[in-house]
Amino acid sequence: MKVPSKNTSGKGTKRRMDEEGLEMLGQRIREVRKQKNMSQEDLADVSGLALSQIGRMERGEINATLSSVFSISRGLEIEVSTLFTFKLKKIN
Amino acid sequence: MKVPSKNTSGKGTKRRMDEEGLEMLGQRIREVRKQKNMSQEDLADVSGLALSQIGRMERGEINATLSSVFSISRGLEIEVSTLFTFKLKKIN
DNA sequence: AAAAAATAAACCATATACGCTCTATTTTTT
DNA sequence: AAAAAATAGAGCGTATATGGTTTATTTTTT
Repeated sequence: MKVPSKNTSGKGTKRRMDEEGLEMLGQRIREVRKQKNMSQEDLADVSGLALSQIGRMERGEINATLSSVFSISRGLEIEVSTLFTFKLKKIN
Repeated sequence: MKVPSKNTSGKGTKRRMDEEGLEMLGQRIREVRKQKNMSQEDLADVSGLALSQIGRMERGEINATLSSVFSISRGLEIEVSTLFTFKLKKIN
């Protein structure tokens, strides 16, 4: 088991973003979307997500939730794993 | 393009959780973790996530962010796609 | 069966995801 | 080169993810 060790600097802090992964996923989404000749708006429609959200995800600027990824997977009619066909480096 | 069509019922509403996907991912994480003979606390340590978070994810009760998944992937030393080796049904 | 370890269950506070809307840029089509 | 379509960018409000902590319950070990 573990020794808790108190946390001085406030509660519920620190939430890091995995920039590498977010960026790679964004590229991957864009890639598949274009292969299917869809616009961001098309993807927004079929996935049920907001257009703004699609853009932010493709640009890798937000730490999206799993449900958003599942929605895109369903919208693009591909398996989820297909969106994660990239390797994360050791960094982080 | 699209015709906007106003939104009466307040702003920034509706955020659906994909229970099916979240649950399957949770099972998958638990499965791999056990294969490696790790406790939730071990995983929390190597991934840098809070123990409470590991539990919530395995139980599929929260809509976690991508970064959390990447952290787990790194912690378990497996590729991200390995965590998504399941198929989503048509529902949703 | 007792003790120890692991997992679950509640909280709270803070940061941020997401939907919406409008405007600016960039890219594509005619 | 205009016009049209697509993408980017910014801002706001509400919902919720996450870390931290404490307590309860379940599972495993001795």
